[in-house]
Order: sequence, then C-alpha cells, then structure tokens
Amino acid sequence: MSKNDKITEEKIFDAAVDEFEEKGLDGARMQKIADNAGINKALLHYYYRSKDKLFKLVFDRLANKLLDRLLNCLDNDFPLEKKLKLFYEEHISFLQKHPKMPAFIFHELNRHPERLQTVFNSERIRFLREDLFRQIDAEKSAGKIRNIDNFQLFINVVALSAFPFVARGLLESILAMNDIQFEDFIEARKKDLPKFVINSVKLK
Amino acid sequence: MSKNDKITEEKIFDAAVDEFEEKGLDGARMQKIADNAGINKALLHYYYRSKDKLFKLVFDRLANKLLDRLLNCLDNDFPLEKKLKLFYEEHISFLQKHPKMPAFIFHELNRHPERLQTVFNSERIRFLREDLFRQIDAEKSAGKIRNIDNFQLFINVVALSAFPFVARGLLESILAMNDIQFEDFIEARKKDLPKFVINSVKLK
DNA sequence: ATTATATTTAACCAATTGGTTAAATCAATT
DNA sequence: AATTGATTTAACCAATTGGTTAAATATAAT
Repeated sequence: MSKNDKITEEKIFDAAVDEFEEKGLDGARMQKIADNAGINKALLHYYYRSKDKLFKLVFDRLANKLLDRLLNCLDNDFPLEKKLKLFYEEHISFLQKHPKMPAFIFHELNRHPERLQTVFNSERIRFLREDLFRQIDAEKSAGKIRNIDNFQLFINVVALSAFPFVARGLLESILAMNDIQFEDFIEARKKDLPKFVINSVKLK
Repeated sequence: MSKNDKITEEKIFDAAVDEFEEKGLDGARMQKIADNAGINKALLHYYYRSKDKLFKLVFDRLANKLLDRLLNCLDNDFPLEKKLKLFYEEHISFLQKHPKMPAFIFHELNRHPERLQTVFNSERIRFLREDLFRQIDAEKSAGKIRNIDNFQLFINVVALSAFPFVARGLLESILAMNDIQFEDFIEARKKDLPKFVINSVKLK
C-alpha cells in the first residue's frame, strides 16, 4: 500500500506547506493541517512525528526550491544583459506561482537564523557566485558596465524582484491595489526590471 | 504618581516592542514582556488589558513611525536627484536604528491585511503621492528622465532600501556576512543607491 | 481467509498561555 | 497617621494545543 501511502503523505505535506506559508511556525496549527489534508490528527502524527519535524521538512523543501530556482536562473553563459532578462522572466514567473514563499522564508530565517545549515550546500552557491562575479568583473574591464560593488549589485537585482511579494500587504493597502492590479503590476516588472538594472549599470 | 505611571507604562511598551518585533504576534509571550519590563504579569495586564490591545498599540505606533519617516524623507521641494540622495540618507539611517521594523510590519500586514485601516490616514499619503508623481511627470516632460511607470519607480526605490533588512537572515548566511559586514554593507548603500536609481532613469 | 497496514474514532494528557483575583506590601500625598 | 494608588505575590482558571493511546474498522496483499 505504499502508493496510497505516498498520496496521503503528500496530501499532508501540501496542507502543511499552505498552513506554514500562511501563518508561520508559531501561528500554524496541527489540527488545521490535518483538516486541510482531509485526515485526522492521529494520522498526521503517524506520518510526521511532530510539528517541529514537519516544519523542518517544509522549510527545507521550500528554501531549497527558492534558492535552487534563483541559482538556476543565473546558471548560463549568456552576457549580463541577456542573463538579466532571463533571470527576471523566470524568477518572477516562479514567484507568481509561489507568492508567499519569500515572506515565509525570510520571516522564519530571521526568527531562527541557524536553520540555514541544512539548506545551503554552499559549494554550488560559492561556485555560482564566483562565476557570476567573474563575469561582472570582465564586463567592467571591457568598459561595458560601470564600476559597482558586486554584492551590492546582486542584492539590488534580487531586491527588485522579491520585495513586492514580501510587501504585498502594504501595496494592496497603501497603494489601494486589488489582486488583479497586483498581478498586472508584477507582470510588468518582468520587462521593466531588466531595463531598470541595465540602464543603471551599462556604460554608453 | 502619574509620573511613575508614565515611566512604567513606557517601560512595558518598550519591552512589548522588542518582543513583538522579534517574534511577531503569534510568537510573543506576555510573560516575556513582563520579565523584560522588570514587572510582573498582573501589572502588565493592569496597564494594558490584553495581548491583543497591547499588540495593536505597538503595531500602530511602529507602522506610523515607519510610514511617517518614509513620507517625511520625500516631503520637500528639491529636484528628483537631490530628493533621492536625501531619501536614502535619511531613510536608511532610520532603518539602521530600527532594523527589525520592516520585517515585523510586513509580516503582520500579510497575516492580517485589515489592520491597515487605523494606520494610514490616507489623505497625507494621497497628497504626497500626487505631488511626487507630478514632479516625476514634470521631469519626464522636460526630458530629464526616461519614461517609466511611476508606481514601478516608487516601489523600486523603496525595495532597494528596505529589502536588505527583511532579508538580513539570508544575507548573513548565504553570503556569510557577520553583523559588522552587514552594517558596512548597509552604510555603503546610502551613497550607492541614489546613483543606482539616478543612472537608471536619467537621460543624458 | 488471513495477515498486515492504513485510517478513524474518541478519549485523554501534560504543558503552555492569556488572563483573573484577592490579599499583602510599598510609596507617596494629604 | 491615614489614605490612596502602584506593585508584588501567588494561587488559580479556562482554553488551546501538541501529542499519545488503544481499540475499532477499513483496505489491500498474501
């Protein structure tokens, strides 16, 4: 019956993702997860022993997914300009499918900074970062882009795509956006952001 | 004895700010607030009736403070370029003093979007936004900056200053930053960000 | 049919937590 | 000295919540 097993296991996991993403570790309730998965609390603990274990699995999966996707979008040999276009196109598309992920990850990360260890098998990160920074340095030397700190540039690039999802609550109230307007706003950024960054760093 | 009253009241409030900022509404504990304020639970409830009431006061105060400061930094008659420089200088200085505020506000806002009503006496926001957008439009017409959507530009500007504070946990692990490096990183942005934005929008 | 596992039911437990209460104590006012 | 309000002490309560247990039932595999 391991097929049915998998189904139930995933059903629970998906419900857990929803609950944790929406309310965080502190606000999430095991009973709610069981309800949303269409099973009962006994079975929930039968599959995932404790709230903490379940949370760790969810957090690790999501953090890996987010980071992996982010790195994949940058893992190619295109010149910076095309790389940026591809990055925003793919990365924002991903975030559109998982709009609550960034806020969830950041919040839990700030609450429990140690929780990173598991997630980041830092070799790939380091390699990719070195590759990227080497490419940026090369374009600087070639006089194609202005001199800007690599870290700063990298954070700027990510900030521009991730921030609106973290600040969604603010956008929808302070700027009185509804859900559709928010989606349009995000959609437009796929084309706007590459321009924004390229204009900023490119030497003419 | 209303002088002593005020002192105790503020002592409690400050302790509540710390606890709520760090753990959020769900993770915060009344007992911890009492401990950190150096008083007991009975007195805590004697001053602030319930956790919910205390939280609302804290949230409103912080949200207003953040928004107010943000708006103040933009409330002047300087041309866009100087306005940007001033904005980042002042706004980032403010965030350095309250590094946990953005993450706290955004998280609680996403959890309880309705909580905005109290905070934003939207008249000032609307006026300031109209002023700002009028100024941007004027600079566009004068051929000083390129055509870019006002909303998008505004969010980009704020994203660049606020994001690192929200993503601090990530920065300190994925990029292996320690606290001092983080502070240096932030400090540098006061000068870098105006350049970054201006380069992006200015027509030469 | 038997076995083994998955699932439900339902009661239960211990710990945590927000909140209350009443009496005692302390400090300043009058 | 008497009064008033601030503060502590300490016990207590009810609700929530994570987690367990044991028996019953359903479901598939052998």
